[in-house]
Amino acid sequence: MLDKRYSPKDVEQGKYETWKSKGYFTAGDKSKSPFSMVIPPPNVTGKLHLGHAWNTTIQDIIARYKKMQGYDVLWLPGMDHAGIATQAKVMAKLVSLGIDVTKITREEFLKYAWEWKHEYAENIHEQWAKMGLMLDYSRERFTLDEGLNLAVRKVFVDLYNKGLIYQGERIISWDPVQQTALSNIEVIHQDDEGYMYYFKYHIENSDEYLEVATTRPETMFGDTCVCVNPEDERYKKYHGKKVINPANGEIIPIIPDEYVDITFGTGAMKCTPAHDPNDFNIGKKYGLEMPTIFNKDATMNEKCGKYQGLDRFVCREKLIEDIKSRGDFIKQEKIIHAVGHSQRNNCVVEPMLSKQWFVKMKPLAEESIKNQQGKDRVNFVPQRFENTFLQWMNNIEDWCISRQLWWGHRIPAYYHKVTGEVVVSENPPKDMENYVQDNDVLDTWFSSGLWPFSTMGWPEKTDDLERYFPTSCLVTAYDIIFFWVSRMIFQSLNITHRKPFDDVVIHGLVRDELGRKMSKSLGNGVDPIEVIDQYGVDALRYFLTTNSTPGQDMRYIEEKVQSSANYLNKIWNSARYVLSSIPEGFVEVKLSKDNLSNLDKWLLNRLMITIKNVTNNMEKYDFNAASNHLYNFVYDDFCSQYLEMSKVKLNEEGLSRDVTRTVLLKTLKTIILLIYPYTPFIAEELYLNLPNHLESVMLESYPKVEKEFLSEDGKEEMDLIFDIIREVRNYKIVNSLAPNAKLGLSINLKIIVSSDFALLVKRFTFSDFDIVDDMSSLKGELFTFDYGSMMITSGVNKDEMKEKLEKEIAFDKSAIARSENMLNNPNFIAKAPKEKVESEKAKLELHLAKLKELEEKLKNI
RNA sequence: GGACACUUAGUUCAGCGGGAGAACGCUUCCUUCACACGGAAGAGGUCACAGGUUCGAUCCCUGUAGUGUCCACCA
Repeated sequence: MLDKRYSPKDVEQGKYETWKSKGYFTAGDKSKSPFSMVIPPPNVTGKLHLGHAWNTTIQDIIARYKKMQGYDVLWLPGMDHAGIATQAKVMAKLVSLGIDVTKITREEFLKYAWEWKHEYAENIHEQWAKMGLMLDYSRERFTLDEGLNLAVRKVFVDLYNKGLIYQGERIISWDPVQQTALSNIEVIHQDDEGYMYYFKYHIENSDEYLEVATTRPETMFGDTCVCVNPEDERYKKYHGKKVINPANGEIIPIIPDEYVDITFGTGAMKCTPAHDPNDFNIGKKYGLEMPTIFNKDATMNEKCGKYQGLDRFVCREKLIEDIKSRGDFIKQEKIIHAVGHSQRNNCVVEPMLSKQWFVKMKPLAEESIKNQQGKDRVNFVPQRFENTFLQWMNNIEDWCISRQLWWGHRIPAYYHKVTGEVVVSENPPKDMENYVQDNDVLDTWFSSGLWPFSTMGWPEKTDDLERYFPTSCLVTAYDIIFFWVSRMIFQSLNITHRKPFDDVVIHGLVRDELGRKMSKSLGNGVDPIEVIDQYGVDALRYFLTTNSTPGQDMRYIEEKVQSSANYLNKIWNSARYVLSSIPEGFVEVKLSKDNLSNLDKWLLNRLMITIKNVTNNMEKYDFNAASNHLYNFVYDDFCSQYLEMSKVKLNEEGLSRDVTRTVLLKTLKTIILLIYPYTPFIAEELYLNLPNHLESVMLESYPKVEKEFLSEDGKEEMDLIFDIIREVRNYKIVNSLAPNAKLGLSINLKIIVSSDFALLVKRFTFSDFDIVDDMSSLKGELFTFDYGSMMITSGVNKDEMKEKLEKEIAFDKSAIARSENMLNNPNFIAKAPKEKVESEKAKLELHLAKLKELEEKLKNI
């Protein structure tokens, strides 16, 4: 027997281990059609947060739902080595342990990093288990494991040979804290307060000067010219002349170039080819020198004279002071401008000329864009995110993939010690003693981009690859579309010539109650484990997947988790009621039109409609809408109506009682199966308490609409009964009568009712009643319904009655006016659909008849 | 500077070309034998604003305002 109260802790106890050990999570049943997903691999840097909980619960719902539908479901787990993030954390840990990280070797560091990985992988496994995820651990992968490394090498060499990977000197974003290059999207532009400084660049051999503005005076040491627009009348006279760089006294040319915007600033622009992408282009165009002026940690280098060794921002201040003292400083203005920060550590990123490896993106992007126009396109859910993807693809720049780190896939390029010749190859050259391997590793996203097929064993032609790739579906948040989704798409198309997944389901971000992003600095993060401890994992899962529409953000609101737990308790108790009403050894009745009461038919019809609505929305990945249909059915149709009324039927002897019991069981089981993908633990617990259950709810099939029960038979009678009960209850409240007060009732029927009619009306109105053909001679309060009318003949309060009648008359009149307006509009008659016109006419008739009736009654009070 | 989203009940959010919905909160009543983590009843909304399309707009279109997010090298 179930406890009176649903206790998540007891319910969750041991179930996950059982499912896992029974092999329910393991894919491979070849008698079924495959359905596959790969998990977005979490970073091995820390605990999972609510965003992960949301993301994985969505996938788990899909996996469990598809499994119930009879698919061979593979949900492949794994983790990401997360190069920069992990290396930074491991380094920080080593520093805190007192280890001198400047002396550490690559091999030593990697040893520590792997230890770190194993430790954090354990945490992640525990959290996955707590969340109840149906992951096939037999296929778990890590982005840095042996097989994936092989895939990465192969892809690198392949792209290199196709000319899609090249090494080049370009301006990249440099993270001076991590001392590595970054790709464009790893740089966050934020509006910072800064200054625009104006300096005098004196014309050589002249008293005149150009006024030049900059936000980064320290880069003046790298200036190789000053540019003006060739059409700028102010400066035409200076074409061909030279200026003196006020930072270092160097003489540099004035170059006219149309890149310069006449209207912006002073119209004279200093040009620093090694530290600005636009300046770099100009430098290339005119064959200028491109001196780099920073060290790797963004201190000033030997080109900066006495400023050498200073931090870039300290140098900035000192230099300004010095220029001021020479009289070449004009002014400074406070401005807000976009400054690039490292996504990982928020330091100010420095654009720097550097030799790096790049992926040539244009051809890959074109391939992806073209694919979206064909039949084999990736289906974005919701669709608008396809625009986000395409827009990025259309404006893409080459991807800098080398990172000056240790933790990652080392670039398979080898340099000849003498000749410097570059060999790019999956394996080291035979005479490796003459070569050194490139020190850099690849951007983490390079390996994650291969995830959907590298995890399946590619480049080997494995059974899994054959069977489960392309995957069916990928679930991720919108903030990761550029980083990951797009890269999987172009890598997959280029390498396997197939899309990586059929559907990509995009969800939003979890925010706090005030709508702010959860972050460490705000301290507003919520630990999913704490929520689980308090409310249970099922409540958390239900909350996460039913409180937002696809693609929208969600706020974490604790009361809503509570409310989810209440719902589960409601289901729990309805199950308790049903099970307690079933005697030991009960044999279910075969349900048919002949033995079902109108009440049963009504309920089963509602149940079938619910199955249909839930399934339709599950198919659209709209778990919020799906759950709402079930929720309303559980509360309104099942608990409030059927379950209460079943109490009357259960008191009867014989077939009717067993039919009721059977309907109760059938409905309960369906509810359990429909809620199961959302809340597997409570579903399993309740399921195992059902008579004639299988070994686990995980072996059940998803409920299907049974057409024989999809029928409106009996609906009219039930509607009438519900109307009567509602009005009687209402009447008692309005008149301050006890809920069980006995009233005198007369009822006029427009339909033929069953024997249950009297039973149910009596039980829920606590009153006897007469069936009458004509109520015109009676005195009392009249209620008109679709399928009959009712008069309360005793306990009548005339004032209340009058007020109520007047209210109803007013409502009716407005309804009539509305209908007449529409029907008197010739355009409506001519242009609206026929059914619409007909139904409007019918409505008008109905309201007119009712109005007449009501006015009659009002006179008679 | 572009792009996308959002603006609906006190709050958080659904929804929709033909009389506005849920949850939570609030008010009144009820410890009746599944559940007080409950039940019954109820109050509460010019659906941001202005135009347009339409027989009819909260819904579609355009614009405006506000909010948020993403993208973008203007010195």
